[in-house]
Amino acid sequence: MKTEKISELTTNRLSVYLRCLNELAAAGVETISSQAMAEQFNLNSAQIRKDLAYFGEFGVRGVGYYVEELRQHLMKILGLTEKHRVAIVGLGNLGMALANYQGFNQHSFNIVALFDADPAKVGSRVRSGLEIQGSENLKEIIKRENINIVIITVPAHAAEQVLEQVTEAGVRAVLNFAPVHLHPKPGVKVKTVDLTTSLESLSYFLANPSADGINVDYRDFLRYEADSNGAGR
Amino acid sequence: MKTEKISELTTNRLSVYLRCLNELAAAGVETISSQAMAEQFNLNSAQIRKDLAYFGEFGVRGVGYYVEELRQHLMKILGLTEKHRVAIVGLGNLGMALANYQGFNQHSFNIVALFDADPAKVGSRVRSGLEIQGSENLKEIIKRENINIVIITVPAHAAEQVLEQVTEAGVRAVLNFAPVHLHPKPGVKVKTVDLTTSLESLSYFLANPSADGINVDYRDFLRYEADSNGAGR
DNA sequence: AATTGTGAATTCCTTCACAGCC
DNA sequence: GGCTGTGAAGGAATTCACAATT
Repeated sequence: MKTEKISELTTNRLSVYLRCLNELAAAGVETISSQAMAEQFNLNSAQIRKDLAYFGEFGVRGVGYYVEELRQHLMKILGLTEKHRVAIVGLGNLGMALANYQGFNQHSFNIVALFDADPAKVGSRVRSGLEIQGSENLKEIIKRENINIVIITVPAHAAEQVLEQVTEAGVRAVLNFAPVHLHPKPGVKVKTVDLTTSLESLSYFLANPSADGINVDYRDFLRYEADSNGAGR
Repeated sequence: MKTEKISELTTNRLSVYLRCLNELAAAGVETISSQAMAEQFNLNSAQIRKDLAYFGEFGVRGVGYYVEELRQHLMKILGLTEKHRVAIVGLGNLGMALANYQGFNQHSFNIVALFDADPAKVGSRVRSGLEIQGSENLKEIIKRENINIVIITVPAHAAEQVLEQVTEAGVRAVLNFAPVHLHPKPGVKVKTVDLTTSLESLSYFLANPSADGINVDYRDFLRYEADSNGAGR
């Protein structure tokens, strides 16, 4: 285990490897080579080996990686053996959809609180039965409920203020859907998912078909993901 | 105007610059320097100048960039002067939210068709009045309606097949929310938004606070300090 | 024989630094 | 004086290529 700085490009890929291993494990596959995994994602096999080697020597020469063993390692490395308590702030279309979404890793990420500033929404419940709370008590509820990840789905103009409040409440990880660049304090990590930018970037490639890079693959996604995080470093 | 390859990192930033310019224009600001813009996004001013310089000499030395003029250029470069006709495939929570979302650039991106394979959903309408159609006629409707961007919000196992169908229908730009690596044909651009990966990457950060920065980067602290005492800019 | 782990080479991206212009 | 545009330098991420290991 080295003490080198791990880039976000790497952590994003680790998450993708983990998903792949989950599928392999479910299919009963016992070992996998970096080459075989690389082919699935149009990645270079050396990159996979390097990503993994940051954290230990998990492979066996001549064999590859034991699927279940590597899966456990990645879960540990990514902090997925801990349950994360997640709050969503802003229950518009997107916030509602995420509140009802079954797609997250249910074991690791539990949505345990919902907030909205609109009094008309406060008190109503989403499908899971969770009740929408007013934003007045955001800070104390976040503290009391030990929430450590906040998803921001408020309008752009309100996002920075929400970030400030949840930061004061001790939250250090934020997934931001507001189309705005946030300014996190040191030690606070913001990842922004910006749908407008994604669409506009697609638009660019439609408008410039001659441009290279038109045949993209997962690498571009991973790179974008890393790049679009606010700051915190 | 150069013929160099424009990276997706650059096109993503162009979209961010455009958003910034929209705000400046709305605020009545007439010119902006690369330095002033850079401060808003924690970017290097040379990077902004370089990104813009790929497409022309838009600035004026000693002055900066004329906001409205640069805004028009960026709209043109990003292909936003054309209206894009967008379809959403998969009207689950997320697809529904996006169908009702007002946040996209309404002038450039029009959602004009919705598809779902579930017969129970076919025929119902979203808030805008648009009707959900069955997936049987996906290809012909996409052609007939001249749809050029497709948003995929189906479950992971169905996404690749949707990509194939819309590719056959002539679509060359896809925004994919399914947590899976897709394999687009050459000339087809796929951007994937992967919420699980985003969350897991945040989880890594929480599990390894020393890795990504608490007090590691002093410059970051200084930057924050400078920002938070109303002095700068 | 197969496959890892990794230094070296390469490619790509960002930042510096300054000439050139307003 | 202030700011752009850009070649050069620097830094980061990726890929190559091979010795080491099972």
